Amino acid sequence: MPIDTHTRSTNSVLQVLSPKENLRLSMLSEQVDLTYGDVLCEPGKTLRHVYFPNSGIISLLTPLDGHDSVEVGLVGREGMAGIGLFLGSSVSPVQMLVQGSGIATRMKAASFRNEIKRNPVLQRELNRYLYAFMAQVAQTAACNRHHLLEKRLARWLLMTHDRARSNEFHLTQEFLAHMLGVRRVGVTRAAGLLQEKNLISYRRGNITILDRKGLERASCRCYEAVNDLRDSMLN
Amino acid sequence: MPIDTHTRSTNSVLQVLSPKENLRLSMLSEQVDLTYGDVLCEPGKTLRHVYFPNSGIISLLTPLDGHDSVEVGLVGREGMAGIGLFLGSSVSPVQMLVQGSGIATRMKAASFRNEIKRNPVLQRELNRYLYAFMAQVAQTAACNRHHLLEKRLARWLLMTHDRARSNEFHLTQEFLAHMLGVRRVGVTRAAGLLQEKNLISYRRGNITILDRKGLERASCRCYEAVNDLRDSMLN
DNA sequence: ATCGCTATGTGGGCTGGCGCACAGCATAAA
DNA sequence: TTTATGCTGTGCGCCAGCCCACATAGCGAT
Repeated sequence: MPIDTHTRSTNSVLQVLSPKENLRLSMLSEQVDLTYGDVLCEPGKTLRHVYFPNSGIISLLTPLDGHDSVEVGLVGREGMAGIGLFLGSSVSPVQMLVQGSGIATRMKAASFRNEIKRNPVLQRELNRYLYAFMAQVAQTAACNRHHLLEKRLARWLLMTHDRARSNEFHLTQEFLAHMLGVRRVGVTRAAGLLQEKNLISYRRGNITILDRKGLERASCRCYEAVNDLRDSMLN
Repeated sequence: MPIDTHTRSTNSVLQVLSPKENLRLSMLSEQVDLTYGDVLCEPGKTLRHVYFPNSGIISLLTPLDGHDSVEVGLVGREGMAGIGLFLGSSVSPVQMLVQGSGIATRMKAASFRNEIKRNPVLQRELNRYLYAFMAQVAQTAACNRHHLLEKRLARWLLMTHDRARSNEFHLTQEFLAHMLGVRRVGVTRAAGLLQEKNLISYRRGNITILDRKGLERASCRCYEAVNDLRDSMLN
C-alpha cells in the first residue's frame, strides 16, 4: 500500500499523533471501505480489528432478548470502534454496524495491542475518547427513559449529521426505528413532525437536514450535554 | 492512620495488587465512611477523590433537563468511582450518590493520577473494570428502552443485592423510583407484584430478598448479560 | 396520647408508544 | 407497460406509565 499524504488519516484520534508515529501506524494498518449495512463484529464474537473511521459512521448496538437490539453509541471520525481491545478484552458485547458508508483505518488486534503498549500518546488520546464515549452512552441511557421520540430522533439526526460529510444521507424509517428502538410507524410520525416544521425533508430513504439550528432546538438537551463534555476535554 | 491487616482492602480492584503495592496504596489513601444519602460528587464538578468501596454502594446518576436524573450505573466493591480521573478528565459528568452505607478506600486525585502512571497492574485492572462497567451502562440504555418496570426493578434489586452484604437493605420506594426514572406509584405496583410472588418483602423502606433465584427469573436478561461479560473477562 | 412525618396504597383520566393491518406510491426489473 | 419490491402513510384498539389527588399506616418526638 502506498504511503503518502493521502493516507494521512483524518481520524481525530490518529490526528494527534506526530508525523513519525502516524507513519508508523500507517504501516501497521490498512484503509478499508465501510459499506452501509456491513457488520464489522457480531456481539459476543472476537474482535479481530479496531477501526478508526476517516469518514462513514459505525453504530454500536446492544442485543436484547435474542433478536432485538438497540443502538447505544455512534462512532465517526472522532473515535474508534473496538474499544474492548484497548481495555484488555477481545470479546465485543456490542454489534458493530456500518450505518454510513466511508473509509476507515483498520488495524489487526495484535498490532493494535502491541502499539498501545508502546505509544503513550495514543493511549492518552484513546482514554479521552473513551471518557467522552462513556458519557454518550450514559446520556443515551437516561435519554431513552425520559425523552419523547421526536426529540430523540432529532438528537440522533444531529449526531449523524456531525459525523457525515453532507446534509443528506440515506436512512430509511425502518432503519431509524431499529436504531431508536421503536416501531417504524413511530418514526413516520416523529419524522413527519420534524418535516412539518421544515427542519428536515426525507424522500424514500434519503434524509436532508434543512435547518440545523432548528433541529438543535427541537432535540433534547442530551445532544448539547454530550458535546459540552467532549469540548471540555479538549483543553 | 494505623496500617495493619484490617486496612487490607476487600475491594476487588485493589485485591489483585501485590501486598507490597497494596501497602503502598494504603499509605496514599484513607478509609472513609460512605453514608446513605451522601453525595460524593455533583455532576459537572471537579473530581477531588477516587473511591474504592470495600462495602457500601455508590449510584451514578446522569442529570437530565435540570433537576431530573436517572441512574446509569452502580459501583460496589467490584469497582471504583471517579473513573474520569483514570481517563484523564477531572470533571464528573455524573452525580455520585451513596445508596448503601459502607466503607471505602479513598485516594486524592493527584495521588491517584500519580499512582496509575507508575502501576501497570492497577492500570490493567482498572481497564478491565472499565470495560465491564461500560457494558453495564450500555445494557442499561437498552434495558431502559424495552423492559417493563417489574423486570427492571428485579434487575436493580439483584445488582444491589450483589453489592450489599445482607439480604436486607434500606430503600424507600421513593428512592427506587428516582433511581429507575419512574414515579413512586409505579414502584409501588411493581414492588407489590414481586411481593405477591414472595420474591421480596418490604416494610417502611426496608427491603428483604426472600427468593434470590426467583428474583433472577423475574428480572430481565440484562442482569445475566452484564454478569456474563464480567465473568468472561476473569480468564 | 397526640401530633407530625415518612412511607405506602388506591383511584381516575390522559397519552406515548405498541401490535396489527392495509393502503398509497416510487423505483427498478421484466 | 406491467410487475415486483421497497419505502412511507394511516387507522384502530390496547396498555404501561404519566399526572394529580387523597387515603392509610407505622414510628418518633414532644
